[in-house]
Amino acid sequence: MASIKDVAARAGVSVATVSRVLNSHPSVSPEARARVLAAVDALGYRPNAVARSLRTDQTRTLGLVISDVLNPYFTELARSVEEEARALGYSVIIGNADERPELQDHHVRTLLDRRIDGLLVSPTDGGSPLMLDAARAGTPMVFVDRWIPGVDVPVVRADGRAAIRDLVAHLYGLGHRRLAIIAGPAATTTGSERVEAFRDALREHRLALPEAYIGHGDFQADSGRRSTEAFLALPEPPEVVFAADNLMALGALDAIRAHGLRVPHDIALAAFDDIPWFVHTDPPITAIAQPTGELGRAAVRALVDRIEGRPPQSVTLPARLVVRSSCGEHAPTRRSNP
Amino acid sequence: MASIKDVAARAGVSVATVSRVLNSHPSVSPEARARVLAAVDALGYRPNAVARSLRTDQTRTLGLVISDVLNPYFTELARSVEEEARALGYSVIIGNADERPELQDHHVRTLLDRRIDGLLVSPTDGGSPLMLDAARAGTPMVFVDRWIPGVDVPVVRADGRAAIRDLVAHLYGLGHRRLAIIAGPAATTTGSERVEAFRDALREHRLALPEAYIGHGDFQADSGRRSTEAFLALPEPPEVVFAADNLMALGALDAIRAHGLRVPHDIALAAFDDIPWFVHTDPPITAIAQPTGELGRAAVRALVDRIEGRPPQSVTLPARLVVRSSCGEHAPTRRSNP
DNA sequence: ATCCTCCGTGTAATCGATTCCAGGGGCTCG
DNA sequence: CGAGCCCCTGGAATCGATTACACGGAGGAT
Repeated sequence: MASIKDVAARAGVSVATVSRVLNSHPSVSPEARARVLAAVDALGYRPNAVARSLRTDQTRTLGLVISDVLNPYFTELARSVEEEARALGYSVIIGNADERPELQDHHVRTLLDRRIDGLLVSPTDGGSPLMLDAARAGTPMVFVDRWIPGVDVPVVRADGRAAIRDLVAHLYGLGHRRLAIIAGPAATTTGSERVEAFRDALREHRLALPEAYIGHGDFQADSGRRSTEAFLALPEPPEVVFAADNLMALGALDAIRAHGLRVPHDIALAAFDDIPWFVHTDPPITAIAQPTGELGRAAVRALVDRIEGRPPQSVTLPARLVVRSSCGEHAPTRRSNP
Repeated sequence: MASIKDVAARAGVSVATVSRVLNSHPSVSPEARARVLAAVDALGYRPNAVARSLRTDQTRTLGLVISDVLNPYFTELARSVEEEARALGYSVIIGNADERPELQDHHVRTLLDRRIDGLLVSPTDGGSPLMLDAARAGTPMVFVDRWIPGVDVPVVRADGRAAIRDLVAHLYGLGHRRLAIIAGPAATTTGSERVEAFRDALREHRLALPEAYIGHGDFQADSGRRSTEAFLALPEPPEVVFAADNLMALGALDAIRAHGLRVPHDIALAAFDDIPWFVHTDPPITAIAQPTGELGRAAVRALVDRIEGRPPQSVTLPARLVVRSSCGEHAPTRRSNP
């Protein structure tokens, strides 16, 4: 592959001049510029990003460590992140943690080794030493969706409290009284927060959230299945299952179906995170939708601000309830979209 | 961030020795090794992958350019690719083309600029000059899922012909005679191939595939919607719609629903590419499943073989029909899985 | 005419690693 | 006792860029 030296030789100039042309430095004569450009063209020369990064100490690359690529929510997040980053002149390297802290660390480590300019993380756990060290060492970093408390890192996320209150009100209005939740890992903010919000909302209706009605999931389909089975085995099973993410809702649906029960006739189901398929499941699933694309874009903007020396800002956007039919039909406060 | 020089200084050795320790070169005294390791530890030193790559001319990184991250099929592919690559000591950088050739080129270009060791591509089109040049220039490359004819690049893919024949037989057995297909872009192999296989299978039953029954989609949900609307507007609409990928099936479902029709009562639906959600749609969708994980792994193995100087092999794995209820009930040849 | 300025250019240092080569020192063997 | 070898080590070149610095020449000001 042709290097800058080859271009210089062919154009009859020094490598410095070639570099100047490539970086559109002003003091280059038009003739030299033309000759360099011609040589670049003739050789099909492309600057070596590796060498450039070594010299300039910047890679114009962002790392994105997401909790699970198979989750459509994160996939959509990744897409909007890449889009915004590209618009700002950055590339994105995605690391998939599969909800496993050690895999998350693996990706953070290799991303750091590659000297990415900044890191976007949706932490799978309460924060490994590695990640904490990186944050303290001054690696530009922004948390998306989930975050780690007590670390001085901007957070871009959706606030689901209001939507969860709306959901509980909706369920209450439908006559449901025994509401269960399949939570995410307590180590994640979204795991604990959604339970808290749910509990608080129940309290407003003078409803309790017994321990048996809290499923301890891990944001994966299988845990949704297991939790739901545990609920169904209870002497008094819940009337509603609220899954804290879409994959666990899928698992719950599997389990309900395996028991020969029907939604919402026998048991109601709702989920956090809305995805296109929820419109077409049997029945369409009532869900809480996050402004995913906007979150991704805001996260990138915050990170790039931080990288380029501007003060980054935390952002919290509201989530909203999308009512469908998985919790019962009469649907008085219909805010759904098609 | 600490560099190899800092480590050398602290350990009281030269950078050469540090490098030797790091690369477990045999000729280093135990004492020197211990001192270096201690210094590495004390400084939290991590080798700069950028510098290393510049020197060794290898990045131990694979590029993966997929057609669409929002498509669960590709997301699963990406996951298995990353997994296998990690097992072999490589990282993966994913580029999402969003089914847009110019975006695909953008990613191929930046990946090449970063001097990735090899490229895994699922081409969005018939092959841009850039990609063709890269292949000719000897960039290690492997096509996954889709490929470009006439280029000497190994292909790892699923063969859907047999499964499509099974599907058509299934449909025919159910009494359907007017079968339509929503195809992908003709420029993609999977786009044209699936239509061909479908047409051939129809012929075996002495059925024709009129032009009006071929929807020209682009593998995105919206095109599935539009094609289906066109079908429904026909004086004699088809009895079955077969979508060449899962996103277009989703769009078809939207359109059918918008017309107030029901599947499979009013019109049957089947799709290429099976995804977990198809079990839970209303009704569960009959689909052709690819061995996605195996494809991803095989593709990585082929690429790494190529990179490391072993002869790479093309791989073709069979897809299989998964019968559910979206084409009608009586289901005689039930091969479904739960 | 002389001096200063500015423009265009090239030389060379530099980024952080890897690796070739040479050399010092200890050991074996004749 | 000396030659030769191996082991360990450090010096220095190198990868492909960017960029500080120096320098020559042209043009303007006095």
